[in-house]
Amino acid sequence: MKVLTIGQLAKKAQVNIETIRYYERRGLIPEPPRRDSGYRQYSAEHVAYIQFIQRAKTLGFSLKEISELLSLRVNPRTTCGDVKQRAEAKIADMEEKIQILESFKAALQRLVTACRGRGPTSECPILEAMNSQD
Amino acid sequence: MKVLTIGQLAKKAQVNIETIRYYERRGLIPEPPRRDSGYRQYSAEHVAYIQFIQRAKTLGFSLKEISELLSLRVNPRTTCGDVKQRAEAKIADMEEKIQILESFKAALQRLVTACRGRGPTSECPILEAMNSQD
DNA sequence: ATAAACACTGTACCTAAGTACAGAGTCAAG
DNA sequence: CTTGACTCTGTACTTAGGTACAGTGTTTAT
Repeated sequence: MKVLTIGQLAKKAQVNIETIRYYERRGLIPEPPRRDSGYRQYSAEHVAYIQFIQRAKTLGFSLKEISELLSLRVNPRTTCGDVKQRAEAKIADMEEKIQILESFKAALQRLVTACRGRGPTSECPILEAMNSQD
Repeated sequence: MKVLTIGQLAKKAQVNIETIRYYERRGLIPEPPRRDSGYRQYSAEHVAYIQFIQRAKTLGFSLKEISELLSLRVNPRTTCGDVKQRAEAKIADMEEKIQILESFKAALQRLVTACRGRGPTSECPILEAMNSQD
């Protein structure tokens, strides 16, 4: 398995080198092994970590929440029931976000449709479209 | 239509008073009328604005993006085609977010299912679950 | 075997999005 | 008609999430 320097990882995952070291400090990604010189040695797994973090960020999760997501696992220190409960809470969070996104999307679609219409639309069609739904 | 003071609006929309003034300064919400004393007079519409902003924030939209969403409308200054194009771009954004959320959710669901399993799960089941999908 | 390109640590700086006063004026309940 | 709770503006502070050096050591391509 090929190893990557921090610079190569940064390029692959499209982030700043400093961001990687920052995530490491925050405990978001596992500390990679080092060579004798102290240089970090990353693997493909780390690319996946960084990409996961970036995606989760675009969805509005904070680094703290992302860290919780990443640490969800069944191991000798956590009971299965506990993990299950936390995971289900996260699933519920995500479902709520999906719901809101769907309603925003529907509002925008109504706006696009209304576009074929004549004159100017109201003060704030998005808000109006939102209200006409929930 | 009942008017609200800034304090009442803050309570209804569950935000800090300063946040409301901040949004006004940023041009995210329309400037409300004032009484002679200078006190702001809000209406129900403003509650909707604030709530929209809060929801959009939880979905990872920046205030700049939210401002773009709020200003999407057909009026004498914008051509219909322009609005349509911008709205469709936003719809695509939202669809992408929904996709990612669905994949995260599926990963968590696989974790919950695996929970009925025996021993400890792997280093990072979420990542693994993500990879086993895309 | 040496220069250019990297990496290391530590500390300082930056941006977005608030949040908190200070000092002064306003409202409303008793 | 006053007093406690609000509100106003303006400016300063805070927190999260990076980003940028400075000074020093390491690789690697020639």
